[in-house]
Amino acid sequence: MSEKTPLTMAEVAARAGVAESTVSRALADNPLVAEKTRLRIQKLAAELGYSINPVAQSLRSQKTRVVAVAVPLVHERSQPLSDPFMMGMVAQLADALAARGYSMLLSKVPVHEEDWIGRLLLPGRADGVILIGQSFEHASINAAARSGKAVVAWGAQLPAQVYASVGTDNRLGGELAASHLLQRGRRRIAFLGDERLPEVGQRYEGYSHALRQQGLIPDGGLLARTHFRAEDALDDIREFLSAHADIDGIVAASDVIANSAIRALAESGRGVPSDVAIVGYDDIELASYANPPLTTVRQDLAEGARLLVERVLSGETAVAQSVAMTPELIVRQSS
Amino acid sequence: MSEKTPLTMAEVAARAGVAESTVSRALADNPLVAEKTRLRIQKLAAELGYSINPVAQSLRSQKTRVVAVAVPLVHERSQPLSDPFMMGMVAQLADALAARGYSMLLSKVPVHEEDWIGRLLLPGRADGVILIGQSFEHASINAAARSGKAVVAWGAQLPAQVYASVGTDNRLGGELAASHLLQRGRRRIAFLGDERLPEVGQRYEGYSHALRQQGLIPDGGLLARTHFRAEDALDDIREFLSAHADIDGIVAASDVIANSAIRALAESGRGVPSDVAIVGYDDIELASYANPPLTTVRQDLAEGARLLVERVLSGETAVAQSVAMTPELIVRQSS
DNA sequence: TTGTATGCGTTATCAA
DNA sequence: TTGATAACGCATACAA
Repeated sequence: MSEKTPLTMAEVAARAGVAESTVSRALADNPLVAEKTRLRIQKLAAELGYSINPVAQSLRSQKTRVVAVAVPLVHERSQPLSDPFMMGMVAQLADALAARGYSMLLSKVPVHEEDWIGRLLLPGRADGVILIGQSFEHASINAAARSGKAVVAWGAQLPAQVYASVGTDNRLGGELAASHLLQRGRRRIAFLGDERLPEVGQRYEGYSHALRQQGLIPDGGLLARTHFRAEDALDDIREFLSAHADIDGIVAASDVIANSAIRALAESGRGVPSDVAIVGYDDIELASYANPPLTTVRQDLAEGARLLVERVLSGETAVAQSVAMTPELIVRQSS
Repeated sequence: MSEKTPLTMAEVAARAGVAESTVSRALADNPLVAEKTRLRIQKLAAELGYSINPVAQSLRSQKTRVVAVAVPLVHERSQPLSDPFMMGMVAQLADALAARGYSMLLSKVPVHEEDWIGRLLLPGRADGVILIGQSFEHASINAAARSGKAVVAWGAQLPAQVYASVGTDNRLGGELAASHLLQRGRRRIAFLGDERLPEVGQRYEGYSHALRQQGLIPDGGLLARTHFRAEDALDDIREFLSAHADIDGIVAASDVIANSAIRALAESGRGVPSDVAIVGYDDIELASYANPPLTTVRQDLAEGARLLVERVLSGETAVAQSVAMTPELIVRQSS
């Protein structure tokens, strides 16, 4: 209850009757210090409720034990931090970092600012950076990686990539989604998403590939560049649907987009999956409790977060460490 | 592209031909330093791409410019960090803190650990703590506040409270929800949520009050203690519905719960709102794109985040600074 | 108005 | 095996 002035290592040393350096070594489990002394000091520190001041430790060791998690924001209408997928990823990263004794510095970075990655890695800010998504910033991430920064990204592996990326095989994911709809007998299948984004582009490729496998020719007119935010996507989809009343299937670049599609279809009196079958992407929580529950392509975010953290902390951030996990089709009632 | 050794203030001082202290003052806009000198140094620092090492600054000033945002976790099945409401709040807090030049240290805290609040405020960790929700920890938050910690919480104002809380008027919110359903002619209205949690308890009071105003007697049997997680809630609600087939309205303690209710009702062949009208709580993004879109009680999280940050940074964290914002009923198609 | 000197709490180097 | 000391990069009291 009372305001106690914070303990310093010096005070612990005084109480223990040893030098400060001995306390430092004892608490770091340094084998130089005698087992007996070490245990005695650790016990005392615990009793006193002492713990090392992280700021002083960081200044001295030049390590922060902090990892910056950054969500690149291209502009107002891009996928915001509050996007369910982003948030799911943030939560998983928070867990994975905590498991290794690291803290998470969460920032939205306006990528139009110069050297936005470097700023996150200022000495004393963070030991590494995890980017959620490459957005349109492949070049600047590469530049940061070349200058020796510990940067990894969730996303696609791209041509001429220098940094490590962790993600799922988006091409396969797109193919799984489209093949599933084809098997369900759908033939006029639209793709909803901005294919200029690396991951979405690869999903679109997979989608196109699946169509061609069936002897169908992908129709560019069935590609709708929707925004990522639910409301914006809804507007985009309404417009698209009014111009393409004949579609019977949808591959969406995210579950959020898929859900907006369900809603737009409902507004226009079309049933899901009776009139139009839909496959989403991500398998966020929303997917399972959408109405109808969404068939979707699952990405294992917990594993992805673990791999990202492992790489950024070990410094193994070269492109060779990239991973493309295998996505999984989860069939529910929307198809 | 090349690995440049990080600049220090000493090097900037050398290049500027002044003492380190002058650089320090210039960058801090300290009026002691001549306008001309100040501008010259600031310009030089910008050109060199220098910025202050936060760790050293923190050690020296004993301020971290970090605020810990903590999500109390009671047990496995309590509202997790990935909960949409939690994440929405986290996103708003990230913005509000960034606007004041602060970073956010995000942690899930297992509240069964002793002195969990104190640990977050260790010297060098954070200058203050914002708790998202009081959970069942009212007493320990009070204890921390009494010992002079800068602690504020999102949530309800409770009896014998010492710390400042910011939230909405939950009693009014519950009343708005129930009154709305009553106006729609519903009479058998269930309440879904764990009323032992402070905020939910107050919403339940408001709900009960509204029923009594209409001459109805709140039926304890219509209170279902559901979990917060969508899947768990779904199980709870299925069970509840099978025992209470006659309800015609639902007030849910969160939009997530409301959405699970929509799903459970759909499974049992009941329509929303035709058979059962539903009102959610929070107005998370999910609410607007649920099927049908949810009528709900909106809490202004952006404003709430701003108020929380303002209080924790100014140190005005006494209970007198508590705020209960006015919630707003958003009518959509679920009622 | 600017410069000098000291210390924030820790860890690493060196000496004992 | 332990202790004394210097340094990490910055901000401030004090001197000039």
